[in-house]
Amino acid sequence: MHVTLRDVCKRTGYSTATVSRVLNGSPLVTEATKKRVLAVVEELGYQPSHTARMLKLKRTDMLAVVFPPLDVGFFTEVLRGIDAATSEHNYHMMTAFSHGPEDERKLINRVIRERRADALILMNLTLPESYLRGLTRWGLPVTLIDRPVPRSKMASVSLDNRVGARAATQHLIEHGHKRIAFIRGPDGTYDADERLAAFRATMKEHALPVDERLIWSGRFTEPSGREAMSDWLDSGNSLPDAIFAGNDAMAIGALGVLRERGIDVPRDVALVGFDNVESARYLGLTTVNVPMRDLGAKAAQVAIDQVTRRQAGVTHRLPTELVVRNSCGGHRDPSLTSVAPAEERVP
Amino acid sequence: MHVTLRDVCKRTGYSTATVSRVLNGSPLVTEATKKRVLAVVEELGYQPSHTARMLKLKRTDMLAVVFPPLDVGFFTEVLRGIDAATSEHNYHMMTAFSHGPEDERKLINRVIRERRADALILMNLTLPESYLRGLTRWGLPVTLIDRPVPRSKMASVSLDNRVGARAATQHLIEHGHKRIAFIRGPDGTYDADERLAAFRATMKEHALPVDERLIWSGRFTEPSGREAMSDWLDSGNSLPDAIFAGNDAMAIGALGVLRERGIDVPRDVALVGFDNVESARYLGLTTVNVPMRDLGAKAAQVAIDQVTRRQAGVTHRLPTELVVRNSCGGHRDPSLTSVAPAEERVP
DNA sequence: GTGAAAGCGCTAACAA
DNA sequence: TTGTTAGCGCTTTCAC
Repeated sequence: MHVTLRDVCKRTGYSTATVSRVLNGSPLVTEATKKRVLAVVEELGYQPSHTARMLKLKRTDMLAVVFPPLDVGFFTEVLRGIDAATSEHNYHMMTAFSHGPEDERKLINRVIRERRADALILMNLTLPESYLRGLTRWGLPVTLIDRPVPRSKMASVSLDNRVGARAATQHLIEHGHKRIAFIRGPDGTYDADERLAAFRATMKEHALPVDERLIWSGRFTEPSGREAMSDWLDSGNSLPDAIFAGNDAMAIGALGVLRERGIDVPRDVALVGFDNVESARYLGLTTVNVPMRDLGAKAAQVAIDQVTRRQAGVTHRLPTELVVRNSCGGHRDPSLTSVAPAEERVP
Repeated sequence: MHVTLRDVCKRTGYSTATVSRVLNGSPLVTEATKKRVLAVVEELGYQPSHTARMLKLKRTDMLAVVFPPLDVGFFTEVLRGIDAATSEHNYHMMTAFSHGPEDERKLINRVIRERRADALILMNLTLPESYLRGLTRWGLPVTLIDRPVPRSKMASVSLDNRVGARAATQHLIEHGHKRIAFIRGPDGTYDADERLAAFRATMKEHALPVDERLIWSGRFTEPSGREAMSDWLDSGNSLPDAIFAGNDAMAIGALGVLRERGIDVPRDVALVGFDNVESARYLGLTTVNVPMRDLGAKAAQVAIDQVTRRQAGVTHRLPTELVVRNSCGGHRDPSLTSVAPAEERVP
């Protein structure tokens, strides 16, 4: 079971009042008692129950935010997916954006220790697998979006990166490209690794060599795509036949550099991305579609199942598929050059 | 004060157990008692406290979602802003997307009646002002994003639409455009009304007539922008000198139609939007910047102030400003035609 | 300075 | 079928 105020009392010999005072920084306690209590709190790993405080204090320390159904974007899509599934089951979602890895752990810890939620959904984090594995021991069901953790209680909803990356690579090869560069995502990221691995495998299948100098590193961000591209060009290297960017953001970054230097896509070099973000459509970027909303919906579904049906460790893998536009040459469908219509998203 | 289970007991004469049973749909109660209890529940407007149930049931019915700092999009930006402010004050946010107006009320009601949050932030809703005014009587502080409600306790963080729309119109006029079309947002929407009003005013200032047939209606969505544009062209009307779309989504919709028909922007017609969404950058769309993240941060700040400092009805108006790209002709800065770099967003 | 005890609003085991 | 009662884990008077 988990540690309560009473446990701290028993261990210290103090009353709930005193312990509570220490915890709330009341000036009415001796420095000595304070020390003693805090030590035990630390020792026991005690964390006040947010729920109980809420009941007592008649506060929630929570803001509810209601949004209308409009707009897009990767996270918005995932959020919508989660939202759809949660509301269907009368659950609610509490959202937090981490501002970096340190922050990430702090956020997760708070949710877990204060028992603010029944389950935790984590997305595309930079946290090491060892840390993630440690999370399960708190008894809070964890669902990972974008990364399965083998042989653990954690559920996951990830992508079939291999199929998509394979299709993209093959597409490039079929268009006659042989010398293909790959902009990879951050080291150790599941998606980044998978995509690169599939790229290598597919090249091999077609008996094409992979020039290691053509494996450029990036961070899944647009600027990192720019950097990779301009670094290559600045070093006086010759353009490859094609570039496969690990995600659309980096593809867009590279595209920016190419355009600035008067290099035409797809005439001078072919380009494919991954994700199928909204802007990819406007830019006519051939890419691999990622079912963002489904990713969210499935994750929520799985998370709720973990809570209500106590089923753990379910692993889902969602399909990805190539979306051919016109950044790889070949059939230049004129309707693709223009801004294609989007589906309506309003009630 | 607010109604509790005990109040229902007193009024009906039943015990807490019985009332609780009725509320939880237990089969162990007579149809008659059930009727009686439910009637009083209705009469008193009783709603169980989510917090109390949480404490008792050791559940929260809530999912926490942690996101890494990546990606953009209007809502994501606003969310990030809210998130930044909430986490700074040790608050948390619970997010919900409404799936239309009916849903909107249901969501809001739940948050209020179940006291799941200390404050409510509402964004750009389609709800009538009368309903919004009614919300304040529950005692839950409400902060509106995008629409001030005069003479009410509601706080608001909205945009200076007038300044932005004025600048955009002026920009168009300065480029020699006289016959300017305006694609308006949904009827009765604050932003839509303000932008149109400023457009009219600015035209008047410059002694330019506004052709009412050139005020096209839209719904702030891309497809509605497409419709407006193609309806006009299909009717055999001549192209105006310029088009001012009430937001970027509609501008992008219109742009799609124009491109498909071989009409060049800005050569054949100028175009400006409003919002400065990400894709506007890629498309070289001149638009009006909206400080999305600030909108969220300010709203959260205000909401928290309402809770902690009990200050009500604060009204903030955030500035908007013209972002000149190349969809209006004039100085065609080559760096604008290409994909401009974005700021890095990763830790 | 510290403790005993009374709740916050609800659910559920146990009695009646 | 309904009522009594004991908590859930915490904060906070009010005594000592």
